[in-house]
Amino acid sequence: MGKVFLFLDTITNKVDTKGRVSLPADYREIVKELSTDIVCYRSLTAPCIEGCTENLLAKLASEMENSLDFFSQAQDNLTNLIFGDARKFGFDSTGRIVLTEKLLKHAQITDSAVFVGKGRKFQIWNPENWAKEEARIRNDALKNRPSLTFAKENN
Amino acid sequence: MGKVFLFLDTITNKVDTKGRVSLPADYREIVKELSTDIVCYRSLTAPCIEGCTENLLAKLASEMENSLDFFSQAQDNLTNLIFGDARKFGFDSTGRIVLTEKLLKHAQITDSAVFVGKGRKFQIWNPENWAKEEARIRNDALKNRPSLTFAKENN
DNA sequence: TGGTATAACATGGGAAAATATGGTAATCAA
DNA sequence: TTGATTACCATATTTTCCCATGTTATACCA
Repeated sequence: MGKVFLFLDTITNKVDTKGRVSLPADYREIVKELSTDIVCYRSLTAPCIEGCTENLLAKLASEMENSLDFFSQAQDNLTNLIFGDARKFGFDSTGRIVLTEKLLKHAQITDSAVFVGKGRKFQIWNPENWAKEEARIRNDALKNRPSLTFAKENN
Repeated sequence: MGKVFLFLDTITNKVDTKGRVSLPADYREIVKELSTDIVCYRSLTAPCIEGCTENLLAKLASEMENSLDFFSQAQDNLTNLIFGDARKFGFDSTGRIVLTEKLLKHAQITDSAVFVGKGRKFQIWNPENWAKEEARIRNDALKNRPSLTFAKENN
């Protein structure tokens, strides 16, 4: 198997008045190795920002082209939702990206942001919101261990 | 994987009295990198302008040649409509295209236009119309999360 | 093991470049 | 010539880039 790239760990960084925040060094390493870019968009299901590589999004675009026809309504809605919200975020020589007002507002982020690894994707949270979310997830996991295990191995 | 080209994000630009509007810089970058042109036509299904690269239309034309039975007669008619309606739009040194009266009228655009990325394609909307459309799509997505989730995780 | 040197990283601020947009001049067709 | 279209210039704003500094993590040596 080739080299493995996963967004891991949970890292808190400061957000300055320009919306700038350091992308964790490990994440930058993935971007460089894969010669891709980071893409971020508003999570559909949670008050957080979601990110992945542009490669992953391109893969999604290709699959949608192959599985749905050129004029389908379903494809129309999906592409608007996903690609219309997503945006590339290149980082400068010091490793920072500039988050947009739209994203910051959706995640209720002001002066501090938490990066949470999710494997192929990652999320960016307001610290307080993440603390609550993590507690909730851990609690659920204890109650539903079988289904959680199944879901985690299934990819 | 080679370099990736996707129309992303949602960007609002002004339209002046001549119909001039700046093509978002990221979109121009795609055109330059692929040495192609932007093609626009009236959307068949929504009150908006639809755009893509000339390359993509060429691909569509090729697919029709190579797999005649792949496309139904109905879709064949639709592609005729698109090719008949589509026109190339080159941008000037400052990055602006000039939208035609026909397109502007179809999309009810007057002094402001919203570019919405759709991956291989993009759309141009009247701002108010787009706000409504986006709300509708997001609402639908939340109701139909299973199919959306499947598409997003399926790679 | 403890301490120090070194490197990597995060962060604040300002300079430089890119972008959007209004206006004017040149070009072309009728 | 006249109206329309296209190309070009000017400027304000936004975004990006780069330098400087403080902080944290890592490596090295006594």
